[in-house]
Amino acid sequence: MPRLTPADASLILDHVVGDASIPTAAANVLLAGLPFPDRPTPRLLRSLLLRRLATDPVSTAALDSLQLLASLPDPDPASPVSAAHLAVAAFLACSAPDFDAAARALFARPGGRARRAVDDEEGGDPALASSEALVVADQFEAAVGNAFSQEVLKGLFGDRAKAERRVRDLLAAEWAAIGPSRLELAAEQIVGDGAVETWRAADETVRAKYRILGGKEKTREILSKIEDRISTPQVHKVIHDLKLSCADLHNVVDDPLPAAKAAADKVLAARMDKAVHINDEEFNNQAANCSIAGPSAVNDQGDTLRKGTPSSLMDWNPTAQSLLWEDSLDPDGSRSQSHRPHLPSPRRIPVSPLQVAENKARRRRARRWSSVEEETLRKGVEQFGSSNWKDILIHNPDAFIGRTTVDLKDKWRNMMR
DNA sequence: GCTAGGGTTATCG
DNA sequence: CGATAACCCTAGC
Repeated sequence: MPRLTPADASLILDHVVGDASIPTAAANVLLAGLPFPDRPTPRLLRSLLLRRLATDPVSTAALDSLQLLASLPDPDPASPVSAAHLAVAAFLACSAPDFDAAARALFARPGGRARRAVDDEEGGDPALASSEALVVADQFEAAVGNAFSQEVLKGLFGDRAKAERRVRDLLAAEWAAIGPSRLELAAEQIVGDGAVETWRAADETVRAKYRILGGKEKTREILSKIEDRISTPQVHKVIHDLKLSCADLHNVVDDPLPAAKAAADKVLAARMDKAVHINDEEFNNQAANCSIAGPSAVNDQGDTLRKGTPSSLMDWNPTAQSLLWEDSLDPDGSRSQSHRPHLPSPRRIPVSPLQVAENKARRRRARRWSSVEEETLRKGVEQFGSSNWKDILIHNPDAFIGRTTVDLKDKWRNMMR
């Protein structure tokens, strides 16, 4: 099996990892097994960050995840990412052993980490910046060295459960807004509302692929919609005009078809009479010349030759002629116009050559057995024995396509020779 | 209905 | 043209 390309792996990861109902443990197995795409989709990155946040919601790493989340394209304006980011940063400052150091590192100007993210003047991220965030950053900056302010802030932001709740709210909102995967979008184009336009723009090769993806019912439904859309008033007018011009043509020209058909029937009837007559003659000649009928007819001919009778079959019966009703070709590939001699055969005696051609099924074209078929047959015989061709066949429907139990038996016989 | 075995036909060297 | 493989026919269970 060919190895999965990074592009295909990207589609799978985008679809599966971005599905909130897939447990993170399962998503991690996929991530470990598939090549990670060079350019992951925003949906994949978003879902990875959300999964990381779910396992570790209020830490420095969570702050990283939130900042990355805010930097992804197409942010949800209603997303609580800003509030969550602030809640985590504030909790980290409040829970640190050294409030002053932590508050400075996070909120002091210039360069405090959370300050840089929420303050426009520090080049803040629009998705994280807000007037509320700026007020809180200022409060933390002012609280450095101020025990009273620190106690107030700890009361407001020092609760881990509260900070985690903020992050969880964010997770729920982001998962809800994560949108369809690339595969879902593609499926929507092929079998969803946009299907008619997609199918109409596709050539037959591409449509063949769509048929497999969409299934029989859906394909029929879409194609019928395409037909409907083609039936515009202009199309109806063209059809109407064509019918009118046909009627005009019939008025001035006699339709030659009925006369041609009658002539053909007449010729056919005459040929049938002649063929039956010839068969009767053949039968009578045989009855007179051959004492034995059956598969030994060829040998009978040999006997007649030895007895000094005419050396050619046409000599043997100078009045005999054969008609070729089947699509037989001469060895040089051209359709024979001559009357070919043929041996008297008991099968031909009582019936019309036409009936023979119609009733006898055409022999199947010989198809070589593949090594896979041979191997499957070997294993089948090993498993079921060499008298259970039906079992071997029905247990290997994929290997023995177009083979019958008799074919299996014959092939085994050949293999054992 | 299934299998075994003989017969027929096509293909290949 | 003979050998062989693939396929066909049919008796017997």
